[in-house]
Amino acid sequence: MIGLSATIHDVAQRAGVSIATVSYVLNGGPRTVREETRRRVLQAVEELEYHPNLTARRLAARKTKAIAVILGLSATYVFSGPYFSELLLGISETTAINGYALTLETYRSRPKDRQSFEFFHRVLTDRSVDGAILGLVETANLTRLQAILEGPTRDRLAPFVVLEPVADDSPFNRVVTDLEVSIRAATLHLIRLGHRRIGFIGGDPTYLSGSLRPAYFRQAMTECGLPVEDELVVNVHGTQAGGAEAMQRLLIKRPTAVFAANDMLTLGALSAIREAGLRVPDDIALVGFDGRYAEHIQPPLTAVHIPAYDVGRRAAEILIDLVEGRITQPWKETLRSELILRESCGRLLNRTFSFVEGFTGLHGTESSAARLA
Amino acid sequence: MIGLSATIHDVAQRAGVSIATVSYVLNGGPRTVREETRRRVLQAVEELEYHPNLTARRLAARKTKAIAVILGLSATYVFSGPYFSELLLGISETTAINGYALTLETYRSRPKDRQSFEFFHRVLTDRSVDGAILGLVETANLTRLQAILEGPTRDRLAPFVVLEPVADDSPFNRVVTDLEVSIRAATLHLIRLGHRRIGFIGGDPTYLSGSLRPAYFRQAMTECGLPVEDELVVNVHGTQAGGAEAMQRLLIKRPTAVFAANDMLTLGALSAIREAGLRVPDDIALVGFDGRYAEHIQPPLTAVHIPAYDVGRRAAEILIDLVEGRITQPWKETLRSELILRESCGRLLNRTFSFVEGFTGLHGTESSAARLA
DNA sequence: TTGAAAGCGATACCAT
DNA sequence: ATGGTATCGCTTTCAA
Repeated sequence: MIGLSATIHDVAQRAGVSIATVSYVLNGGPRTVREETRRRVLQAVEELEYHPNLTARRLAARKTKAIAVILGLSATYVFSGPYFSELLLGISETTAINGYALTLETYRSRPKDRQSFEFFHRVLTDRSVDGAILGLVETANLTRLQAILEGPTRDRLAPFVVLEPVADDSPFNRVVTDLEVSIRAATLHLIRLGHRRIGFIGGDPTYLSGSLRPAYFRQAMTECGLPVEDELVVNVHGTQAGGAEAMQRLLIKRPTAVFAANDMLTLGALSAIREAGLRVPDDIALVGFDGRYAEHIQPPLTAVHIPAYDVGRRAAEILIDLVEGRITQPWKETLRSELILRESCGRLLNRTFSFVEGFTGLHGTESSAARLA
Repeated sequence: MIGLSATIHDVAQRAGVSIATVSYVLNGGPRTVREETRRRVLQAVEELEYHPNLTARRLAARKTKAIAVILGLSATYVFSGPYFSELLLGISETTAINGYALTLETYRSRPKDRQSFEFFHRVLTDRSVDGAILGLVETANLTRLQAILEGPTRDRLAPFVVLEPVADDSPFNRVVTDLEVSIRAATLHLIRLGHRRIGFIGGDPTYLSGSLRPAYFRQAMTECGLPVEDELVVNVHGTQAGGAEAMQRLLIKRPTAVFAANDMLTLGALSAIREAGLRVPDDIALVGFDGRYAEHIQPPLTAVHIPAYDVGRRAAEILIDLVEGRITQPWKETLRSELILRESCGRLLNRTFSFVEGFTGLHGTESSAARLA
């Protein structure tokens, strides 16, 4: 229980002014206050150890100066890898710089819980924040959100930025990375090293990224005139356990290389390979997604690096710009990812391979790879 | 900008009742409402797509159903390791289960920012949350907080739980782990393996844990009758960079083993050893603190494991109990840590070594170690 | 069983 | 330059 503390009335009384004056002094405007009065008010504030009630302030001001991060998967999943920590870091530094509070809403998909759509929807409508960043939104929920955005009650929803790879012509504000490019590059890298039977471990396809990443992979293979064996493309729960399970299945078919579509899947795949008594890259090549550990594990992993910090930072910046009316919806942004070559594909390279303009396919890869060799 | 949405008045009008009735229906009490009336209200809610304004509700109810996590070091540091992700996971699942919102406050120590004490103090006084969990509090700030807790304005501060190893007779609510025990065990483990010149890398001594961990180490050495060379005990910024720097310094003195006092320090120490062209454990033994990666890196690390998830969970549970008046301050809790034996000390063990009652020092270690061999 | 109205603690408009 | 007061959207007491 919090005890009684001074209110704006107490301060006003002690300083012998009205509460309006106190408010103006404390907010530095919009009205200007005589210096002498100002000092009396500030002294009263000091003596009473007055701290404005943020809730009252939010109600009166009709804005909260807070944003929410809403993650649609259970927190257990969300925090299991370094990706979301970095994302959160980018978001939290940005909100701090701009004077916004940050609330964290994670959805637990236990039986007794609300439907996940209600979960998103509540945060977007209860006015506890000025806007939100939505991550890990199932495609079905994106569809429902889109329907609202295209309907008449659109602006009863707080503005929000999604971190899912929604279409360019959708009504969402969006921040993503160019995984189409880097997944293609990684695939071409494997092909160039001589691999033809390549396995792909994708995440949960109820999410857009779960369905798009394998598609990007297939596309790259097809582009090079290589067939894709359906049994070599698997989708599992995007966790370490999922990655291990998927790899066990793949090992039966014995591809010469495997590509895992996120950081935790990669770790899981690696441990399954080890448990099967195989070695990377001698027995099987592995390309993954990169967490901060990629260079510490054995062997150092060739992996796609997602600039999670920047994704978070930009999402927050865009959201705040939206909230404060500096930009208008829908706003789309795509950041660059990169493939970092280490040792898990049988090469001893450790260089960064950036996707600059002009890199468009096998041809580009060949020259880049040549440059690295 | 959020558009106009229905308020409780709109609902009341449409249902032909007073706002009080609407409120009681929505909150399921404390007053009971006739079933027929209830249904009319719920229908109006449905038709108007009414969502209560959380800010107004908080102001009127004089409680926010929200708690804050306040971390006293810059977010960059905080999220650089897996420790705080897990901590946050434990906290967020607990708040979700109990219907509390979670806000995340991270202090950025840039020149223009508030003093860090003001930062803590503001959150504890602005009534935006019902309580807070404080981590990474500098000892100087703990002292100032303690002064308030022991003074007359104590209950103008929201209740809070600290994650620092404050004394048992201090007025704080506290959740920590028994690092005195596990640091001792790790030290004894090294001694038992024959090491005598052991280095210790501690973190920033402006934090209690930065000063206590080296002290626990020294104590364990002394207990075994071993001298501690002062140059072998160093304190650095508790990051990966700090760990590397410390290890470089230590390598000049060439201890046969090194103990690093947190997860990031451990990684940094490891990379410095590598860069010096040395190998673990052949050239130098390493004991560290354990992140989720400890088993994936090479060699798998013998390390102290802190149950970060449980620390977070218990801190949140205790805080909520405090807020809801089920327990009274000060409340202290100490969770168990454990030493996990892997390969970085020159053994091929990979067993868990729990600190159960009866384990009290070298004698216990000897029998346990014997059991493991 | 329900309504009217008094807060909650601020912001900001309308006066003077 | 300042005071008075309506208002924000709820919860809850007091009456009926």
